[in-house]
Amino acid sequence: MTVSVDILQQLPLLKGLPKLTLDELSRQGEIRALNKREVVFNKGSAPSHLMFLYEGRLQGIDFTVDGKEVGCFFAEPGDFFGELGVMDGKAHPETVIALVKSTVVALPRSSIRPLLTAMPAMAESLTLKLADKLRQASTQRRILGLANPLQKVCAQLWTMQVQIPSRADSAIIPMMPTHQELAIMINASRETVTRVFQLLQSKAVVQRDGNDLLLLNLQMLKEISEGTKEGL
Amino acid sequence: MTVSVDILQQLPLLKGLPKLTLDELSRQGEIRALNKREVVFNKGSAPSHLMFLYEGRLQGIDFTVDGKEVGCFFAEPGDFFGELGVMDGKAHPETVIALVKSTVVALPRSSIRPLLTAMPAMAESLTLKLADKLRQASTQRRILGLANPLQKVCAQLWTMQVQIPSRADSAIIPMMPTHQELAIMINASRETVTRVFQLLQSKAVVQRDGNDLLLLNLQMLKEISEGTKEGL
DNA sequence: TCAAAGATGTGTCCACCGTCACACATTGTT
DNA sequence: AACAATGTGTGACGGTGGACACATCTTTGA
Repeated sequence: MTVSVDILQQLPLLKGLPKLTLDELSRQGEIRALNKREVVFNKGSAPSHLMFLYEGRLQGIDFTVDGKEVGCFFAEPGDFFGELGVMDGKAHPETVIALVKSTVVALPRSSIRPLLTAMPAMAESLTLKLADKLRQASTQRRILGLANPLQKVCAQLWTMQVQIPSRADSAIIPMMPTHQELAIMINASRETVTRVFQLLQSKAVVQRDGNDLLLLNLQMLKEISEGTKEGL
Repeated sequence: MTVSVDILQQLPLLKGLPKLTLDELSRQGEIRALNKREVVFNKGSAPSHLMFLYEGRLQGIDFTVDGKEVGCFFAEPGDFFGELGVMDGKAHPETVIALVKSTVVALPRSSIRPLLTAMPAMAESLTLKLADKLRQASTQRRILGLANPLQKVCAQLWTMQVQIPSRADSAIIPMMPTHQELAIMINASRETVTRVFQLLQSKAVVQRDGNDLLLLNLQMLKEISEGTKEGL
């Protein structure tokens, strides 16, 4: 029922808070260990805490009324989440689960909520985070509007790439999601994604490497996602 | 090159600002009249001002790389927009155009940006607005994941309904968008939307009324959007 | 070490929706 | 009133991706 101040200080959002406030939060905070696949909170539940991922990896999932999964985002260590509910007091819009064994820190809404707008530094972090999420949503919406799955997959991979210093024309996607997960993100079927991957691999555009995916030909990836590169 | 303090005070976001600050903003602000279909700012342009809609109606539009329109939101008088770019300094993610003759107020980013996080009341409004936009994006994403266009249209109409006091089982959608616009929102073709409307009208679920759309049977609308109500 | 669970690969089938084409209706402009 | 511009209605057609079924391949956990 307590989180060490030391841990709180490692969370970017809380950087620069006065010692006294940290002490207070430390007393009210909780730390929670999660096994793989365990649910952090469910869609529709009341937002009682602002959560921080301390270690591990989380995934947010949304569902349509008839139970189909749609969309999802990932959280990395240091990220906070569940902030939507904390801000507006409405139910969480998505379910969050642990992809691997993880540790999260939870601060009660009643304690943290007033600080979020009262402390300019926190307001700054928070709005930038929300702005970033909105831009991601916009990008995702654009991908969903693409005509064929080949384009969608390439556009999605493009957004997930991480630059690699050594070579300019290649990149990497660490912790590559499964075909099924990718399919959910771009609103396609698992089989279709698999087929697209077969094609991309045969053209040496991408290549699996354990948990990662190597993007061997960024140029072509971009061209395909933009609908240039005909006849494939 | 000046906006009256009187007008600024009518904008919800600026409520409660000190007289001195309002005077300052008043001097630096600009007011701009727009004709129907005129562009307020283009996607990709640098965010120089935070904008407020004073009167009229605006629409935000996004495009895929190959020029297809996707997604769009509407702004009503009193709303501010262009806040994403103002916050993170990156280019505007979408184009905003006037649907009808409109008037907007523009405050330079350099003046308003510091206030947005420094003044708790403004930070509050801003984050709530961003949170609301994120929830809308989430809802929209869910709609896009639905199986068939009939469901999509009904779900979309459901989100646009405005309660009407008189009758409980009906509602209204004022300023109903065209089939084409609706089609863009739900990622379908114009013809498909037209056909769905024919069906809904024949079943007396909806009914046109000039610029508005009457939702005669909310119950059924909901059932269809949820995939219940088979055999249609 | 070996099963069980999970992820990926591939073929077949066909409903469905996008596209095209054009008629008709409505609105706004001179 | 005449016309253009915009929005809506409808048929025909063909490609495409989703659904299903099953065969590997890989990872996980006891």
